[in-house]
Amino acid sequence: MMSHSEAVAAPKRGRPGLSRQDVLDAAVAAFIEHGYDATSMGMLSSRLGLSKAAIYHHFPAKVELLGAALDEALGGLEDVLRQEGATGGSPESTAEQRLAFVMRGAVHVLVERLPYVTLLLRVRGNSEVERAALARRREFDRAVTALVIEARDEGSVRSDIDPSVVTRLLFGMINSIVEWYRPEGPESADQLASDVLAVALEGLSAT
Amino acid sequence: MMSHSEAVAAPKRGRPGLSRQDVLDAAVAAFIEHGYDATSMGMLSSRLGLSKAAIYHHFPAKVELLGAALDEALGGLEDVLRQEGATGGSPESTAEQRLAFVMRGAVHVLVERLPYVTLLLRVRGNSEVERAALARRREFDRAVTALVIEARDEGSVRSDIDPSVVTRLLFGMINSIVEWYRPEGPESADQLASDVLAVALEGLSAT
DNA sequence: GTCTATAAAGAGATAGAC
DNA sequence: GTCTATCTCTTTATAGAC
Repeated sequence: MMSHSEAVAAPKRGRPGLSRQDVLDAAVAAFIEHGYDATSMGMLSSRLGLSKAAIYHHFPAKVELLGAALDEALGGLEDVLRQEGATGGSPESTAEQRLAFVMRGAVHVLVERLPYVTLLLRVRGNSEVERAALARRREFDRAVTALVIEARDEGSVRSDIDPSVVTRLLFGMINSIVEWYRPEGPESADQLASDVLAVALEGLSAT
Repeated sequence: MMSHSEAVAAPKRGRPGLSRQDVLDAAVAAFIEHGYDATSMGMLSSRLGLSKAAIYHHFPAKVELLGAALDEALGGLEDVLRQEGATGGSPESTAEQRLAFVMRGAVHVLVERLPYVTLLLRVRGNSEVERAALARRREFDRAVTALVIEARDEGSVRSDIDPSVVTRLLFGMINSIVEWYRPEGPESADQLASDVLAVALEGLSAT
């Protein structure tokens, strides 16, 4: 979980100093509220109770805050694809099972890293950092589409609709969770993941 | 469709002047690319080949450009709810039919007013104009949720998942279309609407 | 690790000529 | 209907003291 080898981690004792993580979390919250570009270093410094200059001690530039946040989100999603349930570790697994595993995993990442993924989903490619993030996201989508094609060839996913349209609608539904899900609400991540899988696979018509 | 009573409409003949609509369309395209806040009047003037000052002849403030665009999107969606297919004009109609009508109508509005709706879906409430738009959007959502509840009570929509979660997932799927649909592509709006209805109602599992 | 002060550029908007 | 010029405020980032 620690992205640096050197110990920049905990707030030094006896000092009012904020940790790198404190700064990042406040920045991500502000980026979500106002958008990355519309968030000024001045707004961040007010929220943190620090001067603007102090923020530059933790991150060398505004864009590095965005980069760190996007990396958190993308790392989580890419990890899902690397897990056994997604790669077909047990040779008996069907593509449908692997697809369901990835969907469920994506919902969990989305909920557990909600602010980071929220930010990721708003990126439009207006800087190098954003374009790099979009490229990684496209790679994730490509892998899921491949899984949908496998499941269709296997006969478990409907074949009357283009697999990439299916993938996009599927993840459109999953990704939209960031717009309304709040962890403190009544629904757990597991319950939410089950609801999403049920609606996506069986539809919302009564059986 | 015309929001002013006086004729500010067509580009005056014999003048290089751009119409209000030309300016709005360029602005909306820029807002989508870079985000509203990150789009400067200078960027707009470059794209239009006009000076910054000239833009203020067409719109008195930057925020009015946003307001006009959001109104286009919201008006389209609200119109769907007012049509007979949505209100249950023929007394024989079921809630399921009315819900399907609204879904299909929403997809059409989304495709036909793609840039405006795209902008609407990115609004976060950071100004009075944005908060007013969000309020109208919430009212639309409320009406659809009511329709989902009716359909559930009627027995046509599954009752094991909370109606507002169903509505959110449903419109999460529909709204995500703005992220990838391009009118010049192979799929017509009608075909797209049918695909969305099929996936949403029947799910993506093979029957 | 945080501060004040400041530099240099760009923002939204207006005045007034043509 | 569009221009140039300008006002005032805010932006990201840096320098250097403590």
